[in-house]
Amino acid sequence: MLNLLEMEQLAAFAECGTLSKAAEKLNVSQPTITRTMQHLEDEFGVPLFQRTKNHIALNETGMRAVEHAQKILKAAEDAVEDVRLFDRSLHTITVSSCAPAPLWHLLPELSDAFPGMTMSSSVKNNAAVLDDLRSGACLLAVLPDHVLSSHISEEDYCCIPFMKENLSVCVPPFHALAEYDDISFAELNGYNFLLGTRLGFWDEMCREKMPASRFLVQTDQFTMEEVIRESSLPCFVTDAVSYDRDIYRDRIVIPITDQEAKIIFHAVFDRNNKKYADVFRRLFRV
Amino acid sequence: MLNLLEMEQLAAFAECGTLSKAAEKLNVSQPTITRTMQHLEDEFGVPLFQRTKNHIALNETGMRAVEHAQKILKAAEDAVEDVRLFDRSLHTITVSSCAPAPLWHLLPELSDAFPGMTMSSSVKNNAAVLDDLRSGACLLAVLPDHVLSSHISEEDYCCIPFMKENLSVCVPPFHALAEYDDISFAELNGYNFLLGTRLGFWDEMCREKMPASRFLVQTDQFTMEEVIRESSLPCFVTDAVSYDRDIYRDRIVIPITDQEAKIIFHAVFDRNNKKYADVFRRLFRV
DNA sequence: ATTAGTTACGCATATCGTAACGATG
DNA sequence: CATCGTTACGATATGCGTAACTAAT
Repeated sequence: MLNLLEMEQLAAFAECGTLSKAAEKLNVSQPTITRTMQHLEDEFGVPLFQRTKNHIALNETGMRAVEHAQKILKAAEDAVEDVRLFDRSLHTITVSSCAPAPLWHLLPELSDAFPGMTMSSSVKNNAAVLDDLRSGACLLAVLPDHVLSSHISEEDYCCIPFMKENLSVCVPPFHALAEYDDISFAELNGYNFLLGTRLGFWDEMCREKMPASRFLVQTDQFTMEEVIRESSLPCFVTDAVSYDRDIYRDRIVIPITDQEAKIIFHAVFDRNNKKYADVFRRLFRV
Repeated sequence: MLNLLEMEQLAAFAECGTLSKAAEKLNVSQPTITRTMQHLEDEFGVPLFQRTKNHIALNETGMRAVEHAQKILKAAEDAVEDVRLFDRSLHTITVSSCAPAPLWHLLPELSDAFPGMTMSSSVKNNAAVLDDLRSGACLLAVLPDHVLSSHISEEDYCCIPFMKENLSVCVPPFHALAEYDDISFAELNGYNFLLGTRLGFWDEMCREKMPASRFLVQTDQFTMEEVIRESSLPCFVTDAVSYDRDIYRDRIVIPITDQEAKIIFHAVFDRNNKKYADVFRRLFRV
């Protein structure tokens, strides 16, 4: 029977052109390669090389054998890779969320519900979350109400509302906006805002609703908080974070009136997933 | 690195269900299989089995690994098979002919032209010969003139006429047909004939041209000759065999007048075959 | 008591590297 | 004479089978 180590040496020889180079590449002695090539000819039962006294090269048949060797080696590598990933998937709950806040609730609950399993979560925009759900890249998706009806079939997927989040702007008392009791995106459009990163669909929505505004993106949380404290630039908060935190103490929170600022997050998962559908249903108390 | 022998043992275990059965199947001791399964788990780096004290079974990951193992094993087997066939093809001139007679001329000439190579020839009906030519199953095809124009593109294939064969019927002197100087298929239609086997397109043609006739097929050459000698049943001969052979000495040969009985055989081969096209052209003196 | 799987031990063989050799440009 | 491939030889490692052990039915 063929031998993957020998296949590898054959492929290396094809790549390097001489036995010595191949030996060096694979950190074995050169006679080892000689022997392997002889053995391979035995295995295949046909000549694979053109030999002269001090030269050896693949013949036409040999090249054909090399192609097979490469294919088989790749299959073997892929097999290990795939089996490892599969094993990992058996011990991992993957969640793709359109916003960060739902994960703060969800991940601890999932950890309790699936003791011993790894949680793997990511925050993406709605389209990317939908892709993950459809491709199976995530077991559980978190999506806002307004994308469900248009993009998710109730037949295939179970959608359970489990959390609300309402967006507000947050300004210092002396700011021009501070006098509003509530406000709309239309009225906010044109102001510039501080904005965090990894906000999922919020990022996209803000840019759509306030196209005239500029968003001053802060990638570092500490920097963000310092700038909020020390500047009068408006920023966003939601009721998913505590308003009374230190940094917001001196600011005024103004709810946004648009429907799009009042999000109901849904947990979405494959109805037919035998392993998880029931547990998810129980988890969300339905 | 994975090992094909171990893959084979894994596949055998999957098939047999117990280590002992797998060991028996592969003619190795049972501890060998135990060790291999342990080693495989090391290789993959993840658990592949559910073990109790005296039972072992594949887990979900293990089944996945088995699928890969089977795929890889098949690829390895196919590789050897393919490389051997390829090597053989390098040393074999394959000819598919629509009739036996052209081969009598062709094969000796090819043997001379390609010393050291093996000749592999077969006689098939026209459609099968065309298939062989198109699929590359033969390097050289022998086909009658009338199929060329309709089925062969001059752009891709080189067609060279190299031999004629004319069909006659052959009857004893006292037979009803013996008075004809020549004769047509229409006139022959309804008579029953002795017929050999492996006649290529001749067989098909006879049955088409003389649908009312019955053909008494003789698979054995010796039997055929005895029946010709001892019966008055008509049979066929062509000018490619010597009429004056012993068995025909007492019979009368009547040429068939139809155009379809006067065949011009063409050698047909791939114009773009770098290795053989030129030699074939020279061989047929074009 | 039989069947299944794992572990331990010792031997046979396979495999590798070093060294010596032969050929070529 | 430097490079490349092959052959020979000895050390080591690998892999196998036998046998002994444990657990379960």
